[in-house]
Amino acid sequence: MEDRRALIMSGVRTALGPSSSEHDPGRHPAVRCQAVARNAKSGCSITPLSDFQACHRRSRLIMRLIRERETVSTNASNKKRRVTQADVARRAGVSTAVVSATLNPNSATGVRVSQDTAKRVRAVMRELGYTPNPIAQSLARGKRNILGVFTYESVFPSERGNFFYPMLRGIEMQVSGAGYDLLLFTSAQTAEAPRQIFAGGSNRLGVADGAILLGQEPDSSELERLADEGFPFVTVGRRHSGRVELNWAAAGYAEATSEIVSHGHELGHRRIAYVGGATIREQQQDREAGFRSAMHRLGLDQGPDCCWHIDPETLDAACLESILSRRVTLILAETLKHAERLEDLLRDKGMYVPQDMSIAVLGTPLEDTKSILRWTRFEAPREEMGREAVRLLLAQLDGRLNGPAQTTLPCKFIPGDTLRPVTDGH
Amino acid sequence: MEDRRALIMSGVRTALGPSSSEHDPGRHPAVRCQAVARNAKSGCSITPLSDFQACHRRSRLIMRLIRERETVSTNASNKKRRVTQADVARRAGVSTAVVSATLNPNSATGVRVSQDTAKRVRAVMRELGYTPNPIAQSLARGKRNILGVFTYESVFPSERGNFFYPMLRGIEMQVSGAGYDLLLFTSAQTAEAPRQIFAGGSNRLGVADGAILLGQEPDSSELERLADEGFPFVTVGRRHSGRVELNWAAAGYAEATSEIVSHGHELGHRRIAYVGGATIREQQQDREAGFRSAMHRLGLDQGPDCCWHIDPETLDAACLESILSRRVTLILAETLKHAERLEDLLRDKGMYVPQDMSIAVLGTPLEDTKSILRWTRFEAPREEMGREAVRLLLAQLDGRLNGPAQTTLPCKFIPGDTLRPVTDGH
DNA sequence: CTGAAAGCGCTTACAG
DNA sequence: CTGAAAGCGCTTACAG
Repeated sequence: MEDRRALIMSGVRTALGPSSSEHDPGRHPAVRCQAVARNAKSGCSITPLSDFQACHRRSRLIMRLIRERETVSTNASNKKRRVTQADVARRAGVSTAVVSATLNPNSATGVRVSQDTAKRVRAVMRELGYTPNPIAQSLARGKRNILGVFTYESVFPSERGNFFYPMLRGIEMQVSGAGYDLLLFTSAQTAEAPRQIFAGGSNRLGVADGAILLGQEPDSSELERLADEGFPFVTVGRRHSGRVELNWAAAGYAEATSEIVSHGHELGHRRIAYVGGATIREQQQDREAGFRSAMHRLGLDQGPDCCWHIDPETLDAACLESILSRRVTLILAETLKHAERLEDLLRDKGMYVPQDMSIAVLGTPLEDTKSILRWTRFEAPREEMGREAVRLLLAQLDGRLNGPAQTTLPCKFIPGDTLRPVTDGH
Repeated sequence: MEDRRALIMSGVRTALGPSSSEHDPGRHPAVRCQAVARNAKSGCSITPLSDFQACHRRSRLIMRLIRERETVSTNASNKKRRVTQADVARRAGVSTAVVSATLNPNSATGVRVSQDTAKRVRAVMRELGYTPNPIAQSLARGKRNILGVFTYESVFPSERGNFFYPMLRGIEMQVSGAGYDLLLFTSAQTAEAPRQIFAGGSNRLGVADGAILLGQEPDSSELERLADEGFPFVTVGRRHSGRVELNWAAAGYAEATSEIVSHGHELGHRRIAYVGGATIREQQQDREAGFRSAMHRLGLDQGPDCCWHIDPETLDAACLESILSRRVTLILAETLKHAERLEDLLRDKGMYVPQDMSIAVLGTPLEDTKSILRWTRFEAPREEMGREAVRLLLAQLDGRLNGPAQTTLPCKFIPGDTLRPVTDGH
């Protein structure tokens, strides 16, 4: 015992012992034919095989005969060939239809199997170690019971903290029990480049009944092509295409931003600025639209140039000056990075958050769990978005849904400490 | 624009617009037959169809004829039926073999397709929107290009901090580029009970070419049954079966524990205790074996009862007394919880870590990232274990590996602050 | 209740 | 270089 352990301990890489398992990679007729030929030569010929290599026509019959012999004579010692339904049927003295019906008693087929027969069939299945081939089932049924999850970036990107994690968790929660497995398309990876759905012409997504797409696509035309194919899919996050209607489960960034503006208004803020990144996708559009519509509703319109589009790294003192020159008292920062950058710049001028300036963040990062805590902000319902995406996809697959399905889920407001009331005049 | 946005904002659940996509769930002959019948009645009959419903024999031929008509006449307007290789072949005026060869130019088949033909075929594929059915490819090839990932618990368990995350990350890293997708078996979930591989007789793992198993199985007989079937799989973490040889990529808990004992010895510790949980699996066995073998090697043997097996919740003052009565100066705690519990009990006696007692933890939890920092400990190479498991599995699938493959990977020692030198006599 | 057979949509030797 | 056909391992109407 001690020795055995020591052996395992010492070797960093050990491959020991004789082969005990053998995988059957599904050989093809000709391959099998050769195996049979060898077999036949080694003594168990059941028909003249002198010119076996040439008798292409006859080989199939011979194969069948030999296969039947094999099934009877060598029980489980010859593990080369996969045990099929036909083997079970033969041995149980029934047709494959009965075996299939035993396996799927609830199927709508007319076949009813008697208790006794079913028992016998099940016994043979155990005896032969039969397991149905799910791939063949999928092909025959036209249904795979697989839901795809596609991400353009890595599914498990960083060391800790994964943007997709909450969504994946929601997806798993909702899909679990619905009888679907989850396929992550890792094969679509092309070296360093972002993944593509239609890499090399063939769409791997097709292994799944439908798919959920996470993360931002570099090229929105892929979504349109996917929709054109009639492949059912749902994106997590709103996506827009001028050409096709897309399905999504999104966060209500517009409403949430609107709400923060209202909140600021109640606290006395009248001059409010929006500072977002240079990249503008659906998400950013929604935030800004929510901002503008709330400003309009509250009669706080300040013309078109109350919104700044600039990445945090580029945000400089000049930029801050232009904001301050408008006598702004509340800044809505798209990201924590924007907020922190603004705070740094303000500090350089001797101004502090929230005493001299209120700032709210329009989201909650997943990575920086500590720094975000003090900020007034909202949080997207990431887990619920994953769940809802699954719901929409399953509804589509069930035929419960005809048109495009688009769900907007409310974000959660988190008061934080960086949005303070202002007295008139400030 | 503003209005449109407002519409999206207001509705929490909106399903709008007409149906634009249609999924073909692979209908069966009879179903299709009915659709065809309807079609035929609506004007495009090409053969007397008065008693169509009854002509079971004839229907198949008719179907074929109508189908061919469809393919020619209605281009893409009738999206009901999936575009197949046969459709492409027909329209391009070639055989399906040529289409297949165009798709797989590198296959070892004798078929060579001329440049021109290939071009024409590809054009037709685009025109018809053809995408190969990966399920059918899998069945025909006998290879799925899917690696399964099975966990007995949820793959994405807790809100934040996921025990499996680093392993999944390693798995994705290694599998990416190898041309495999990753299938998470979420369907195996049975309500609240732990998942089972052989739930309901059929083994869903079979959709994959092979699988990686994560987490502790409640029932080790499932592993043996899986091995009996000849299904290729690798566990992350050492697993032992008396009956079959298993494949695993494990952490070197024995070596790491051994190393900590040696380290303690160098710092002057002579009386060392091991405190582990009541549950003893391979992991715990390895730690304890490493402890015992190091103690033996260093001539520190203290008889059989220098190891305590007790869960942290049950660990009480009496237990601590029995440890202290042996004049122990260093305790190896299996988990952080053990260590913290011991520290609490020591504090009750006015003793402090590490001044009055050194403690090392035999692992690093993933959840409690802050509290663990000060402890002397080691860390399992979780990510590398995932990668190695994939390597072993792929090697098996390639046939590069015959026997069972067992890899032990070294843990990383982290000095921390809770293991201090002792002067003689202490 | 059961058998024979077609079909799911591909791939692949084999014969031209 | 290409076509006709078998096979992968199932499911499912249909005829007994």
